[in-house]
Amino acid sequence: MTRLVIEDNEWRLILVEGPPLRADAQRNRARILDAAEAVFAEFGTRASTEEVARRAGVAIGTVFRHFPTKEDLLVALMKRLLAQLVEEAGRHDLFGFFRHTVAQAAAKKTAVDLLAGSGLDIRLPDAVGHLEEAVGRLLEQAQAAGAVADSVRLPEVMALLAGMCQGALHGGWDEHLQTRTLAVVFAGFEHG
Amino acid sequence: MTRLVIEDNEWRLILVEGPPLRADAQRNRARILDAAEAVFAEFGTRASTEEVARRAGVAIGTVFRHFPTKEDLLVALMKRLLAQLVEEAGRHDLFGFFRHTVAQAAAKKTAVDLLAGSGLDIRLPDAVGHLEEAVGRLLEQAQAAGAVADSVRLPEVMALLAGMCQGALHGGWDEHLQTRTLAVVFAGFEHG
Amino acid sequence: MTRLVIEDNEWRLILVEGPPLRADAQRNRARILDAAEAVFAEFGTRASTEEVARRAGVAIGTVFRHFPTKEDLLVALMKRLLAQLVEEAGRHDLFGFFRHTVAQAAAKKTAVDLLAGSGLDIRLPDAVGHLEEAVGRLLEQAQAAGAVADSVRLPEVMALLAGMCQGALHGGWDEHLQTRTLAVVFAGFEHG
Amino acid sequence: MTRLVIEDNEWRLILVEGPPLRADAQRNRARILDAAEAVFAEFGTRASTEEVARRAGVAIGTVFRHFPTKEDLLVALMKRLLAQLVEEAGRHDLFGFFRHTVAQAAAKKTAVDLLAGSGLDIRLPDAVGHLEEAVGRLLEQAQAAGAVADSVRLPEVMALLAGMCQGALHGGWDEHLQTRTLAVVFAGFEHG
DNA sequence: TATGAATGAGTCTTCATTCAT
DNA sequence: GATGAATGAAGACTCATTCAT
Repeated sequence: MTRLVIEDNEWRLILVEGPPLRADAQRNRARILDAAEAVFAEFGTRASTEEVARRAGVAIGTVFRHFPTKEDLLVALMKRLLAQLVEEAGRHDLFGFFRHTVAQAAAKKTAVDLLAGSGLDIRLPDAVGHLEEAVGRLLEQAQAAGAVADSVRLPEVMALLAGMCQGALHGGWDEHLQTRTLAVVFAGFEHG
Repeated sequence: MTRLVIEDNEWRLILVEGPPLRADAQRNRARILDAAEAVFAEFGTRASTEEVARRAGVAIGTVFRHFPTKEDLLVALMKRLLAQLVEEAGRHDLFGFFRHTVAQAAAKKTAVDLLAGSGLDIRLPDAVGHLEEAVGRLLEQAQAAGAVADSVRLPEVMALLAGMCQGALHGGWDEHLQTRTLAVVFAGFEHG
Repeated sequence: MTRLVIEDNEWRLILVEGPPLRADAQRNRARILDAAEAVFAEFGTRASTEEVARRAGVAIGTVFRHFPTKEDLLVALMKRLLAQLVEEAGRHDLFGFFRHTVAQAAAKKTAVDLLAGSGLDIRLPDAVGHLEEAVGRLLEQAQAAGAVADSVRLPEVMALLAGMCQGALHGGWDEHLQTRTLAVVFAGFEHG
Repeated sequence: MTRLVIEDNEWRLILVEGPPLRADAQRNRARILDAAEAVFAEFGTRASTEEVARRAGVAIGTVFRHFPTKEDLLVALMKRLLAQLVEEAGRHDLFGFFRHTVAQAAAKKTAVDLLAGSGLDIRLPDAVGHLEEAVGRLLEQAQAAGAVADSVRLPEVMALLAGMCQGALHGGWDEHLQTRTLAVVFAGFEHG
C-alpha cells in the first residue's frame, strides 16, 4: 500500500492509495449480490437481509459492512442488473433484445421490481441512461433497416419494454403468450 | 382523503374529508374498504392495517372483524376494483377502455400492485373472469368494426392491458408518453 | 364515551371525549414507568427497553405502545421525577430540601443522569421551570429568615443542587461525606 | 480536532488537524488516546471504537492491540486525564485550581463522565490517589494562608470539586454562573 | 505488527393478530 | 359488535471483538 504523509506542527495530510477491498472481501461482495439477486427474485424485495446473508453464507454483519443499508444493497443489485442488460443489448437487434429481455423478466424479477419502484426511492440516472443509449442504437439500426416506422421514438420503446417486462413477470406469461403479445407490439413498431 | 386529527390526553378531534357514513349495516365495511384503497394507493400494500383503521375512523379490531386477515382485506379490495373495471368496460370501446384504464393506473395503484402479485397469494378467478368477458366483448366489437386484426386474441389483449398499466404506474408516464405508447399498441392491434 | 359528529356531503367532524387510557392501560403505563425507573437507576439509561418490559411484566410491544421511542420513555420518566421533586420542595425549607434531594440522588440515579444529558436530547422546560419556581420560593423564605445571604441568587442555588446531586450519585458519598459537603455549601449560602 | 476525509473506492484523503506523529514506538498508542479523548468528549463514551480508530488514522485492529477491550482504553484515557489534573494542581492555589478545573470540565467531558461511572466499572485508586494528594497540598496551603477554615477536610473538597465539574459539564453553566456558583462554594470554604 | 473483513449477540422498532373490556 | 391494549415474532441496523491476510 502506498501512503503519502505530509505534516507540520498543525496539520497532517495523509493520502492513502489502496485497493478498497481485499480479495476475500471482493468475493464476499459478489456472493452477497448473487444471494440477494436470488432471494429478492424468489421472495421480492421484502425478503429479509438476514435471508440474503444466510444464502450468501456470511453473517448478517458482513452484509451490512458491504451495504450499510438494505437500500444500498438494492441499488447495487440494480446497477449490476442494468449493466448486464446494457451488455446484452450489444448482442441483439431490437426485436431480439425485446424477446430476450421479456423472456428473462421473470428470472430477473428483482430488476423489474426495482425499476418498478417497490416503495424504495431509488434513482439510478446513470445506469438507466446507459441502457437508454444502448436501446437507442438498436432502434436506429432497426429504423435504418426499415423494420420499424420512423414515427416510433425511443421513449415509447423504453416504455413498452418496461411494460412488457412487468406484464411478463407479474402476469406469468407462458412462452406462447409472450410470443403473441410481442407480435402485437412488433406490428405496432412496424406500422407506427 | 384528507384528514386532520388533533388530540391530547383527554380529547380527540378528527376532521375527515369524504362522504358521510352510510346508515346501513354495511357502512363500516365500505368505510374500511374506502380507507384501504386510499391508504394502500398512497403507501403501497406495506402500509399498516392500523393506518387503514385510523383513516376509516374505526378501531383496529373492527377491521379484523370484517376482514380476518390483512390478505382478506386486500382480496376484498381487489374484487371491488375489478368490479369497477368491468363496469367501466361497459362504457367504452376497446381503445377508449385501454386509454381510460391506463390513465387511471396510477390512481388505482393498489389494483395494479395487487394484480402484480405483491407477495400475497391472491387468486381471484371469478372477478378476473368477469373482466376478461367484458374485454372480450369489446374486442369482438372492435374486430367486427374492422378496427382490430382478426389474428389478435383475447389473452394478448389482456396481457397488453396489464403490461401497459404497470408501465404507466411504475414508469410514471406523462400523458404524452401514454398517448405515444398506446399509439404503438393500437397500431399493433390494427395490423396484427 | 361522548361523541359528537357533524357531517355533510363533504366533511365529517368527529369530536370524541374520552379517557385516553383504559384502566388496565393506566396500570401498565405506571408499571412501565416504575420498572423503567428501577432499571435505569440500576444500569443507567443504556439499559435495554426489553429489560424494562421484563421488569414491568409486559411484552416489549406494550412498552412501545405507551412510549413510541425509548426517548419518549425517558422523557416521561423525567417528568414524573421532576414532579416528585417539586412536591417535595413544598415539604421542606431550603436546607432540608438540599439534604433530602442530595440524599436521594443515588436512588434517583435516573433523574440525575437525565438531567445530566446522557446523550439524549431531552428538553423539559416546563417541568424544570416548575422545580425552579419551587426552589425559588424556598430561597426567598430562607433569605427572609436571614439564613441565606441576599447576594445568593436562584441560578447558583439550582446549579449547586444539581452539582451536589451528581457528586453524591457518581461519587458514592456516604452520609457523613454528604453532611460535611453540604455543610460547606450551606456555609457558603449563609456568607454569600 | 478537525478532520477532513475524502474517499472513493480507490483513494482516501485524510486531513487531520493536530500535532504530527511522534516518531517513537509509542506513537500509535498516543494517537489513539488523543483520538479517544476527542471522540468520547464529542459523542460520549457510547461512541464506537471504530470511530476512535478512524479519527486516529489507524485500523480498528490496532486499537484493540493496544487496548484489548474498550474498557481498557477508557481506563488508560482516564489515567492520562487524571495525571494532567495532578500536574495542573501543581500550578495553582486551591481556588485557582477549582476555577480552572471547573472551567475545563466541559472540554474534559470524558474525564467527568468516566469519574461519573458511565456504566463501566473503572477503579483507579492510584491515579485518583495522586490527585487527592495534590489537592491535599493545595488545601493545606490555603488553610495555612487563612483562606480556608480549618474545619474543612479533604474529602469534602474533593467531593465539591467533582460535583462542581459535573454540574458545570452537564448543566452547561456559562462563565457567569460558574463564577457565582464557585463564589458560594469559596465562601463555604472560608467560613467552614 | 498493522490491517480491516467477518462475526453474531444485542438494540430499537414495527405490525399482524388476539382478546379482555 | 366495537374498542383498543397487549402480544411477540421479525426486521433493520450497531458494535465490541476476533482473526485471516
